Amino acid sequence: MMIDDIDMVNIRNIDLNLLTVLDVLLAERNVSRAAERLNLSQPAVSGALKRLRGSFKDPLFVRAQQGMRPTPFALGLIAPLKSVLQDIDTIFATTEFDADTADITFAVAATDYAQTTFLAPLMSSVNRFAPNIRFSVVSTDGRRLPEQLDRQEIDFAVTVPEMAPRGAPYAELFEDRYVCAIDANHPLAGKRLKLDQFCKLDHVLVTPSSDGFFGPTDEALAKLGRERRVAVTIPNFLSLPSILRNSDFIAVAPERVLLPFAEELAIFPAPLSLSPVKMIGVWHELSDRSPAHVWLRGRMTEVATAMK
DNA sequence: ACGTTCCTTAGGAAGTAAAA
DNA sequence: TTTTACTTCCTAAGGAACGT
Repeated sequence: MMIDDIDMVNIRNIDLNLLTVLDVLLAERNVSRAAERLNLSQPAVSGALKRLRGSFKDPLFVRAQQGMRPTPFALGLIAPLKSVLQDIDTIFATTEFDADTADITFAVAATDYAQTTFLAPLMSSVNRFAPNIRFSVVSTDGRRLPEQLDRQEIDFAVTVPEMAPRGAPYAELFEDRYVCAIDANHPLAGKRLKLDQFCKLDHVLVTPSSDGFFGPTDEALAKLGRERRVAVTIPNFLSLPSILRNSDFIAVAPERVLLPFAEELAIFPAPLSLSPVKMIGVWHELSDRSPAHVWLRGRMTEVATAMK
């Protein structure tokens, strides 16, 4: 066996394809059949075997009556070879994303507003493409958000730009405008509400953080030198329709969260100009290139586009 | 003796990496 | 950027082992 005329190959430069060839050769014990399985010509596999012989400094196979007989050294390589090829498969499996089989959980921080308006259609879309993906949704606290992202406790958050940690990658998702809602049977329902009347009513304010009775509406009013009385603050939108129903309360809230209740509530524009709510998706820089995240962000963009 | 099977070698094409 | 060297593939042909 001519193995001494082959340049010694630096083991670090070994072509990993050679290991695949060796693996198939050990299984087939026949160069022609191995070539067929590898989609190579028979001489190509013969050449690969020659290079393997040079790398291992062992004949690896000797010709036998039927095909090739592995040397004891080659037989000893079977187990470690299987193991290392398995590891290589794993490495590549985790760097690719296959929606059909992906079995992962995304942890998402979102307010109930973001949950009903955006996460609901997103989950339905994701579930169609990737039935094994799960979502773990947690409520957001703006103050904890940077820390949660940093510790990878959450994969992304759906929130307003003000809450996003500085420098974190994000994508604009959708906008919503503020409208007023009042009980459909209220005397002022359906009327064009004047600012004076608006300020005299008792207001319900939805604010995730219990930091007082001051929200964006109060800010806008203050700029006009006006103010209103916030009678109730609640931490989420779930109970808002119930509170407004059969009461004299009024609320200013994003339109998308109110529209499902258009029968019981009168929904109309606010008598003052309010900047719209901008919702964004935020994630950590470390996740930026993760194939699963990239895939999910693709679905997020689709859902957001459909909402426009 | 001859055909079949199957591995090796020879020589050229194509692609890539290093050197000029 | 061009030239050179190297690698690995291919097809074609050679050769050993074996059965008829």
